[in-house]
Amino acid sequence: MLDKKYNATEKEEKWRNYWKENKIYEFKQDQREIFSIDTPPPTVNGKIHIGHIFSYTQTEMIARYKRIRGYNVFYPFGFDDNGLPSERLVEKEQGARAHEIGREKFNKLCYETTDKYEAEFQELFSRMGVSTDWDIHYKTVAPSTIKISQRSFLDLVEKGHCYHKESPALWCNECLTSIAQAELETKTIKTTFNYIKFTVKETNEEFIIATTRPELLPAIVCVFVNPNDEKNKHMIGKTAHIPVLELDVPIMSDEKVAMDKGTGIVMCCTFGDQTDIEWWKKYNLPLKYIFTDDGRIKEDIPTYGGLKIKEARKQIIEDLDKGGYVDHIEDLEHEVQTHERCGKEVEYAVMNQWFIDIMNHKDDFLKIGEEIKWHPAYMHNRYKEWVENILWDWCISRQRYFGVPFPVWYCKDCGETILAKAEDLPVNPLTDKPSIKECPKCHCKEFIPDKDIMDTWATSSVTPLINMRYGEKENYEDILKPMSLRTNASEIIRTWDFYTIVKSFYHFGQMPWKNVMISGFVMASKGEKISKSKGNSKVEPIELIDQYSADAVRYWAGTGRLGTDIVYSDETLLRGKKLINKIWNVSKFIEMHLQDYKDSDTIPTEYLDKWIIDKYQEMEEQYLKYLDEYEVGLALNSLEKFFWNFCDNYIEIVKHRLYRPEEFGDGARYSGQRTVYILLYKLLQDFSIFFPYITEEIFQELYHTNNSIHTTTIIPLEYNFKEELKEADTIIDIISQVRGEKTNHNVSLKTIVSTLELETTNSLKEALQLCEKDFKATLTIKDLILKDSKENKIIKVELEEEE
RNA sequence: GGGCGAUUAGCUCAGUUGGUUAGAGCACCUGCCUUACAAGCAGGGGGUCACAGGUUCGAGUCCUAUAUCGCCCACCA
Repeated sequence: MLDKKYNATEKEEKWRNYWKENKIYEFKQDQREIFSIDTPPPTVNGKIHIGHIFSYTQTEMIARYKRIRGYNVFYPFGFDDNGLPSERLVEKEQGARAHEIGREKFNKLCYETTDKYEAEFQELFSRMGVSTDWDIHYKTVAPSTIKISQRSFLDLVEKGHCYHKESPALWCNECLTSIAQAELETKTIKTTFNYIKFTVKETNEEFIIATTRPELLPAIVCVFVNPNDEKNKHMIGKTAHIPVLELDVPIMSDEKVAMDKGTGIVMCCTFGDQTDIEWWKKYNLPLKYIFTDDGRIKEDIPTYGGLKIKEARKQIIEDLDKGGYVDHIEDLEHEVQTHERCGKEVEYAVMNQWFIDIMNHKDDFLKIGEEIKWHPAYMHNRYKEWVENILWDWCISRQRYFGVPFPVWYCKDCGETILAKAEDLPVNPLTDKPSIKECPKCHCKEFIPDKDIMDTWATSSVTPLINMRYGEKENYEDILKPMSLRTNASEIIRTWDFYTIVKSFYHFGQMPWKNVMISGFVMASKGEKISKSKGNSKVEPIELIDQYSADAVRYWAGTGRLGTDIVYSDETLLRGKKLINKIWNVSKFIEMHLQDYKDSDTIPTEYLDKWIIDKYQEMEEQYLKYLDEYEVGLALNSLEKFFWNFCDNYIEIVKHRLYRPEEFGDGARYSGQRTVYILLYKLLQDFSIFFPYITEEIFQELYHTNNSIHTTTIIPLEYNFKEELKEADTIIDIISQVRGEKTNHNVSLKTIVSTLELETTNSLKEALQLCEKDFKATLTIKDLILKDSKENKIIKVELEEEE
């Protein structure tokens, strides 16, 4: 028998262990069709917050849904412990920078720290009831993963989609690494717009250039004006003289110069921004690179060498001002590109790096974007817009320590690139040697290892390859090309989704997955996103589970529409808790009345039994439709609505029959038993994707089975009662109105109705005769008088006086 | 500045091809200890559907403009 009260903490632990011991979620290949899910490996950088719980749980519900619809679900979990986030975590915990700790010791600390957090993550996700097969989980820095990342890299190099080149790259002088366009974050800062006086050397004419970055004056390589600029075009072809630094540079023209910005005259430096790089390439301008890697002016620059960038800015302004070269200074608020990991403004550096070709295949990436089904559909626009506007190839070199190394050496003499052999992977060029003894070009016997590691996304973008064990002897390549579903939030469409598509296209010429499901964000309150920097995530997932139960937290995570932000709310959790409690109580009630129930395939005979079954079938159709569209929240909404109707209306009706067979007859009672037996079974299955714990407890107890509910399959009901039920809703409405009458008279609902007089149509009269006993018992009616009419109407409700 | 989305009751949210009187939970008010459940049951009050126009017999729903919020991008002259 079910306990009087449901103890969530105890039962959830019990079933978690049961699922684990009985390998309920184990992936084994069999006859069933496979549904595979590529779920985001969470970044191991400290804490799982409520936002993770929200999106992972929604994905998890889809896994459960597909499983209970009869699919063989392939749902592995991963941890992204690779790269900068892990390094930052270790640096924070150690209170020291990576280079101070030393490469070897630092890497060891990274492994230890990420292991520690991953164990915590796994515990938390397990408690949430995540039905992944933990035996196939992966880490992005495990040797097996490194092997696959390196194999992917070598394949791309071989196919000519990945190249090594000296090129300007975005550089973070805080993290001391190059970064990708996708890692940028814009920030609004206050700065000054400095109007500086230059002169035309040939004519001594004065002109003004406005700049926010005067420290770049030593890096100036030319000055541009628009060829259509009537005011300034006479200067084209002459020479500009830069004050204080006493440099001369040519004045050139380019259409891209905006005549209405600043003074319409632009200085081109190597490099201040992207346009500088474009012009540098387009006009073959000289390179004057003036910054050091750690954000200072190079020593060989006179006067300003050694200063930090911002110090130099101040100093140059002072010096210009002294010479009378500053026309005026305006305050300005503008947006700058910063590195999303540390928030510092980025610079450009010129160095040898590995790039993956993006620009030559944009059309292919767009085409794949069209082929994939996005849920919700409008999320496709995000992808499309990003791909259309991307300007650079993808730089995957990072000058960091913890991550996937490039399986590459360079010949010491001629610089020839030596790639590792596929069979030698995984390779660490710092400790391993190339398989060849000498350079095939110059016969030099010394090699320099590539010290860089790969961009985090270079590794994350191979999650489908990790899942299919790409290139391994035993693999799932045939069943996971493509995978069924990728899930993530909208902010990483441009990184994770895009780069995964890039890789899949280059390796296999096809989409990595058929569907993408995009979840919304969790807001702290309306219009305020939860973010680590704000520290406004008021609630800890583990505390919520303790307080409300995992099933209730899942209820919260399962509400709302796909792709739509939701606000964290205690009320929603409480609502979930009440719903769960109601499921428990009604199950207890049903259990009580099924003690003597013998199963059969009889069709329920009673009118109102047919009514509730029909209502269920209507709901089930919706429920399945929503879940087929990945709309978890809408499915839950329909289910919940039906369930309360089932409890508050149907159970109130059927209870009399169940309690008093002597009055209603065994046949009528059996029809009721059969109805609740069928519907509770169905409801438990439907609820099981949201509430895996309590449904398991009730299912195994009530249906006397040792099988998990999570291994059953939903088979839609195929009764067809609709034609018989035309007046059923009217009857339920009358019941509701008569109850209302009782309440309005401030009496208990069990108060006897001495007379109920109704005007009825023939059709309602017939229907009422079919369920007369139920109807009278539900409302405790002594005398029911029906009068023929063309309309249905309540004429009189007479209540018996209470003692 | 551009793209996408949101704006519905005091709060959190539904409202899927335009169609009676706009729904739910929480909160509030009134009853009811009813042989599953008081964490419940039956009722009630509360909404110019952000704002302004338009299309239509009919608009929360479609179109245009505005405002606010969120995500993404552009903007260092």
